[in-house]
Amino acid sequence: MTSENTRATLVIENSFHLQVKMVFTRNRIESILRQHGYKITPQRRAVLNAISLSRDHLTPAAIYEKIHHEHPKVGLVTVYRTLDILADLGLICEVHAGGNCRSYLMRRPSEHHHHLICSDCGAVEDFTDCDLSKLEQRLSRETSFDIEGHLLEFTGRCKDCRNKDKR
Amino acid sequence: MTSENTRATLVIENSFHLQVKMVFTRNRIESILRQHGYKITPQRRAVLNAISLSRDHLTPAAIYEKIHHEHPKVGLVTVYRTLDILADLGLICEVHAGGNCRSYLMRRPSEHHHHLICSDCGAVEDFTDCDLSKLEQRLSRETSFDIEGHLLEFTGRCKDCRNKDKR
DNA sequence: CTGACTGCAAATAGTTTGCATGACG
DNA sequence: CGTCATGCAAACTATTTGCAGTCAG
Repeated sequence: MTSENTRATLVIENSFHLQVKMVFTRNRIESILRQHGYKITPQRRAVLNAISLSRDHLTPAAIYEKIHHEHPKVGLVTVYRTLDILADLGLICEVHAGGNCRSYLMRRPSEHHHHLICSDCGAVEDFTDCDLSKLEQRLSRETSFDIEGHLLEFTGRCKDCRNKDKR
Repeated sequence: MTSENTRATLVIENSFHLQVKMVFTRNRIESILRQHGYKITPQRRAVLNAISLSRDHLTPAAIYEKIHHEHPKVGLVTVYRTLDILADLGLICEVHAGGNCRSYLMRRPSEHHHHLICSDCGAVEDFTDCDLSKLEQRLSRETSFDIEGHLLEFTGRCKDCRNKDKR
């Protein structure tokens, strides 16, 4: 938790050109929170910690679970409230997993990015380069929409789950 | 309701190359339901009718509202159950509107398609040609994922809402 | 110190389920 | 006619809110 605290750069394994990096160190995040008038509490630290250490998307409930082992006093409500704040500040983002559409939450990569979601085990990988600019321009022209952003997700089955089947 | 019933092709206005068509006439849909052993009831007709006549995405509650005027006896539960069936058969699909991630439902266009969602008024336009095959191949290669499908949504502000601002 | 934060409990919203009645085919 | 569908009420799950006590700054 001490050396962890200085750097939160993660690189997803099993990917060659795909990397996820949290530009924000935890210190940076705390600084951003402070700048916006939010206080740094143990609870918020715990939530941040849980999210930044996980490479999977997490539901509020899952985050609560994780935290509860170490900090039994943190309530689910606080997790929700913290996630709200972090999302407002753009420090985390949501994953729209298919099907039941519950909103999952994930650590925030450095920049614009997308997800590859395993429909079987729910594993998530990220990628950043999507180059939709041409499509975006065309649609913008054709629909008179002022396009601000996009959501792109691929679904499929990850290596592990495919291997599982073969057995 | 009589002439309506034979053809349910809709073309979204204000779009040039973008068209949405329901290939399925209501009769066809009813036939598909029957084929799968489902019965055609007035309630299911009402739900289908509401969805096919609306060009917007609708929440289960919204559909219930619409129907309730004409058929006060249709319950919300039935709407949910009907939507489940229609989604299972692939006759309708979900829209993952940004933000609160409530699952909205929409009439099913003829084929694979995507959404352009106005972040202001919630208007939805569809488009079909996205050509992500190259990206998909690359990702597939790089991640060993067996990619099955994708979700692509653009968000922005529609013509009307942009004009609203100018005033 | 003091306003922001927290935990609890209760309220809300959205969706699902159990069951007796009703109606499609 | 038998089976599937419906409506109601109640159960559930996910999330939000009110409030009094607590704590970071």
